[in-house]
Amino acid sequence: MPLTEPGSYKNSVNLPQTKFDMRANAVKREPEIQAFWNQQALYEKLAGSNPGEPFVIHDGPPYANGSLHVGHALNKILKDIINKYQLLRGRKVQFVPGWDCHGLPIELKVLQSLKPEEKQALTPIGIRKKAAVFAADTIDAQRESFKRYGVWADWEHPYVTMDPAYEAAQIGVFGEMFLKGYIYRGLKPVYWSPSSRTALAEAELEYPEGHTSNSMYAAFEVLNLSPELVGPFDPFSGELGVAIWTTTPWTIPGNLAVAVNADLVYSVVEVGENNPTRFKYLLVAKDLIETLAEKMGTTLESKASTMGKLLEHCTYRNPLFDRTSEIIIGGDYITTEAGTGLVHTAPGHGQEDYLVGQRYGLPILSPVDDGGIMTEEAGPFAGLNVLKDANPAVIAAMKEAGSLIKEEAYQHKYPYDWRTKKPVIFRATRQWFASVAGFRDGALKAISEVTWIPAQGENRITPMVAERSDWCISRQRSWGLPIPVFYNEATHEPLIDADTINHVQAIIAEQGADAWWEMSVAELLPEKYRNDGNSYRIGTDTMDVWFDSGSSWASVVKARGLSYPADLYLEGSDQHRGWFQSSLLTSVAVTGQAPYKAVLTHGFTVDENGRKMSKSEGNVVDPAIVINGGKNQQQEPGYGADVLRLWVSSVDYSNDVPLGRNMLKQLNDVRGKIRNTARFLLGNLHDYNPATDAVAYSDLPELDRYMLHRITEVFDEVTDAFEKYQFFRFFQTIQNFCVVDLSNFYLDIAKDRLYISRANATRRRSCQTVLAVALENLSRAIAPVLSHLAEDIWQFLPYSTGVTSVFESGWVKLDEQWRQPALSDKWTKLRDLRGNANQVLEQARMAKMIGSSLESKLLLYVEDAELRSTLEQMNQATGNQVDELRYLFLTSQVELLADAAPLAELEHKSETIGIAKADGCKCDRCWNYSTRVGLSTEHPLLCDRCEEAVG
RNA sequence: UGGGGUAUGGCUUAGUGGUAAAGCUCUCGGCUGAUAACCGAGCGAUCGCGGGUUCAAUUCCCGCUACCCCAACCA
Repeated sequence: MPLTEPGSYKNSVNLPQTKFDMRANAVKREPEIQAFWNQQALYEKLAGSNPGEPFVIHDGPPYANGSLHVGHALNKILKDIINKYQLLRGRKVQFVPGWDCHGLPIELKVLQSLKPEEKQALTPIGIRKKAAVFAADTIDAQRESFKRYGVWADWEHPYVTMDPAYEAAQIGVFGEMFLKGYIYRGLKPVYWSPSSRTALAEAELEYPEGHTSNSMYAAFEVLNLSPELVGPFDPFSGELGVAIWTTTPWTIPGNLAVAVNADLVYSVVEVGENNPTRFKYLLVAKDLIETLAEKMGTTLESKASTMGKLLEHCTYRNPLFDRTSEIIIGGDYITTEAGTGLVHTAPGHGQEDYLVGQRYGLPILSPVDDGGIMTEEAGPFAGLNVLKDANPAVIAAMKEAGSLIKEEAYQHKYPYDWRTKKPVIFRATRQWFASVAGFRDGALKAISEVTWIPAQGENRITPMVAERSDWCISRQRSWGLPIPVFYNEATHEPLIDADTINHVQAIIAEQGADAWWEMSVAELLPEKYRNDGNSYRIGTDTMDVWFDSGSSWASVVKARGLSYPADLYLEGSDQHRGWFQSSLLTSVAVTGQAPYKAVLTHGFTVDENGRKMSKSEGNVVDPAIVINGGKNQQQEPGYGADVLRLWVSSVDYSNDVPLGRNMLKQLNDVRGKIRNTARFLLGNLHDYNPATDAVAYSDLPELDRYMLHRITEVFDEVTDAFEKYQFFRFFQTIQNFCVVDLSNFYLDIAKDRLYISRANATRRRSCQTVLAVALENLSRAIAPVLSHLAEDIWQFLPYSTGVTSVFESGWVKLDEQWRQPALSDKWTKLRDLRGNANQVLEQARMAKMIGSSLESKLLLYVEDAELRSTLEQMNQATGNQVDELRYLFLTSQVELLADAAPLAELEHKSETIGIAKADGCKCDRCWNYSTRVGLSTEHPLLCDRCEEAVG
């Protein structure tokens, strides 16, 4: 019974079969895949049993405060991509995630949550208990977020800086530094935050726009001139004042000198009308006379001049305190860019002032208390707040003394406490310091031995370390690791040595740092000091949190037996001044080497317009919403972690990394394209078993061998991209491979082979052989980035691979014999020709002459003899049913022309290609046109090819 | 204020001293045996702005602008 009903042969075609879903359905599917990984304990298994060397990225600890933002996601996903790549390459990856727990922000949050009366009753230990709970809760929440990103790590055993073992190791780092003489106690001006009542590190400051200071020009009466100037300046005696300028009038009580630049020229000027001061003459830098006259609204007539160095040892009187001080020589920091060229110097309130004061043996006067209130030493100003009423009071007093020249609002950058957002002051207090000077050379040498990626990182951190001053490591807060020091009650001398440190370290190792506040002094002291006739109290300072995280190379990398130095530190570029530096300094101080072999940095996330993300701009992207979707699922669909991860791979993170809705949508499309390509491959392998059906390389058609060559090119490129941490190259290459090489070219051609041939035909099996290679390697290659998709694909492979997870399958597998550059040359030409043919086919299609390209016959004239010969070989009646022009062009017939003349008669054509209607009728099964359709009595609707395949 | 970095079509990335490349997006068309998929074609960039060097500059030099990061003792 002949089949004459069109469509009857649909069931005889080998269509793709797979249960692998076209849609990612990531919100639901990803957690299932993660559960599978957990259940298989894959990370633990591979980290333990992989054959290669250990590989350690040492995690920079995020602060256990608040929820994760997209910057956290960028950082941790980058680490995970590298770790997974190394796992696939067979390395024993050991990734211990960390959290930074101590510090003011958490302490403030705890305090803010309390009622006033509760605050009153709170002891240090009370704050600590609450802060620890807060940090632990935050860690739990952040850990769940990181896990949802698909990040692999030893999540059950993270490092947390409040862990007793961590704290004890940190005490060990401190102790070794102390015993090497790198830790000292000093009275120095430090950044002091009255609002937090603590000293701050440079890394804890910010310089917001728009700070306005109440600046003041003032004059101090000159008393005695230096010997060199007695003669020349005598005429001005008794009527001369030195003009100074300050943006912080409240520091006048601390004034102990006026500094000049030895190499500048200074002039005595006579003040004209409207003189606001009681001085007829003022001393000012020559270059600033005009500026000052303008500000004063008067004339200043130069009467005499001198070099700055001759001014040294002139004396003047502080008008507010009746104190006599000297003019001294400062340094190059004194310029004529602003002010008067004579610098008010208060060694207790400024870094330069302190240094120059040391040279002249000046005392350190800092009549300000912890809260920023003037002390008794400030005489009439006692009780005033330096950031509020002290400035106007000083200015008023100066005015009354006839010393005020001018008061002026001055806008400049001024340091603020980055947590309380309040201004800080410079104030001398007793603090503990790490002497960077003691190991600076070693640090610089260590820096030069580290691999910095990108290389500019070295240029960045080198001057920071070369120029930084000693590191103030003490803080006057409760939530931190104590500085393990005792003070003699009678003499106030500190007590600290190897014995006290070891004793305290042992206690903390067992009971945690709370013991410092909970145990008696006697218990905390080692035996030999308990009854030595003195009585001691504990120090209440805690350590700078940068010392906490900076010690992690010891408390984590070394303590857990990971490879030290670590293979890689990977953080945002801001950490050049933060963690990279604090880790380096402590490590060099103790061990003499850097804690890392390489440092990789990434930029900051910005929005799609390149602007910084900020809540007030409303351009913040929340990673949780990217994954699970927002309230409005239309506008903010849940893309899953893979799209977030794909984003990380797609951008050049050495720069700013943009992210926004539009990008996410496009990235989702890319993920979809990769997924669907994989789905097609899976579907067409449903009846394929590589063990029995694979075709030997030597038996493969040339097209397939070309494709295998192309696969070596693609995956070489991808491998190189991972090796060089240039993941955007992976992204571009994989996308291009899926779209251009597979979908548009090889797979489009493959359909005829896969669907139409007999199931076991060589032209079908050879194609499947290539598909399986492509699919398995695609899964491996995307696994570090699109981890969930890769695993999803692997689980749907229709044949046994011998491993349960893609992550156990190793990195991409390429056979050396596949590399055939000559094939690439030839097939690149053929693909170009195919592109030309498509353009002409499109002409015919637009004109409605054809719909499907199979409705046409392609006429082709090629001038190039070599190529023409190639094409002739590919257009024989006895071809291998693969390397044939009709299949390359997806037309039913191809006719090679001896010359271009016949093309002239055709309606749709180019110089060398023309389109005609295909000969014969459409075969109901393969949809190709053929003159053989209708010749079979049994299958009148089929062409000869299909008749054979069906029969 | 100083230092560093970046600036190529709507998006992400290539690239070169000689009239700019890929993928995605978008538009139009086809297919209906990858179908909320697939195929084809097309639109689309004065390579941030202004100078200079050169026969020729997106690519080299200078200046400017914008954005990002860092630094800073402006007493």
